[in-house]
Amino acid sequence: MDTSQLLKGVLDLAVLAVLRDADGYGYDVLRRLRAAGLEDVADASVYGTLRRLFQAGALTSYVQPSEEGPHRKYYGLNKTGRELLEQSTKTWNHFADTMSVLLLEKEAA
Amino acid sequence: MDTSQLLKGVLDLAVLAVLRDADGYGYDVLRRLRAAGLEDVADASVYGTLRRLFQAGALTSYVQPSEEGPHRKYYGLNKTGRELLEQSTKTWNHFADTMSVLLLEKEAA
DNA sequence: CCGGAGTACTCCGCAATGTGTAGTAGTCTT
DNA sequence: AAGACTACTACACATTGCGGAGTACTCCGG
Repeated sequence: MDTSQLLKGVLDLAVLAVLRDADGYGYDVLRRLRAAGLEDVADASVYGTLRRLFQAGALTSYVQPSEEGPHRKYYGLNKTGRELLEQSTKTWNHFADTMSVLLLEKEAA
Repeated sequence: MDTSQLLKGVLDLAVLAVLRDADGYGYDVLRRLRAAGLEDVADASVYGTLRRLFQAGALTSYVQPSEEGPHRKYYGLNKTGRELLEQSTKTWNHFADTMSVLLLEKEAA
C-alpha cells in the first residue's frame, strides 16, 4: 500500500500537531512524526511543509547554531498556526468520522 | 477549509466501499458518496476514479440503457476489488488511528 | 415545438502536494 | 582521511482531485 497519497493535506495537520507543545526544527519534526507512527514520511515533504506553513503565516522561525552539526532552523506555532491547527483538527475529525461510517455500513438492517 | 486534499488517495476507498453492497454507475456512485457525507466530491473525480479502478482490474463494467436518460455504465467489485477494499480499509484505519493519537497528545503526563 | 432541467458520461488542462535525487555543509568517530 | 549522522535546499516528477466545456438522452412547461 502507498500511504503517500493518504498524507496529502494531512501532513500540514500532523506537522502543526507536532509543533503544538514545543518548537522544533525540520530534522527533529521528521523524527517526531516517524516516532508517532508516520514512518514513511519523506524528509523533503517535511521541509517543504514547514516552508509552506511559514509562508502562509502560521509559523514563526528562527535559526540557532548547534554544537552537534549544522545550524538548525526552528519553527513554532503563532496565533494563526494554533487557529489553523484547531480548525484543521475539526475538519479532519469530521472527515475521518464520515469515512468510518462509510466503511462500516456492511449490514444495512 | 478545503477538503479536496483530504480526499487524495481516499476517494478510491470511498468508491470501493460504496460499491461493496451493490453495483452502481457513476452518477449514482456520486449521489451515494454525497449522501454519505462527502458532499464536496466533484463528479469528474468520481468518473475518473471509477475508470482508474477499472483499469487497475478491481472492477467489472457493463453498459445498460436507461429509460430515464442516457445509458448507464455500471461498475461492480470483483475479487481484486474486494481484496483491495479490505486491504485499503486496514491501511486507512491504521492511518486514522495514528492521526488520532497525534492530535490528542495534548497533555503529556 | 422549442428551451431548460435533470441525467450520464468524456476529455482536457490545471493545481496542490508528497517524493526522489542531488548537492552543500557541519560534527564526530574510527 | 573516510564515513556516518545531522541539517537543510532546490528541482523535476507523479499522482490525483477539480473545473469547464462538450455530447447526448428524456421529460416537462410555455
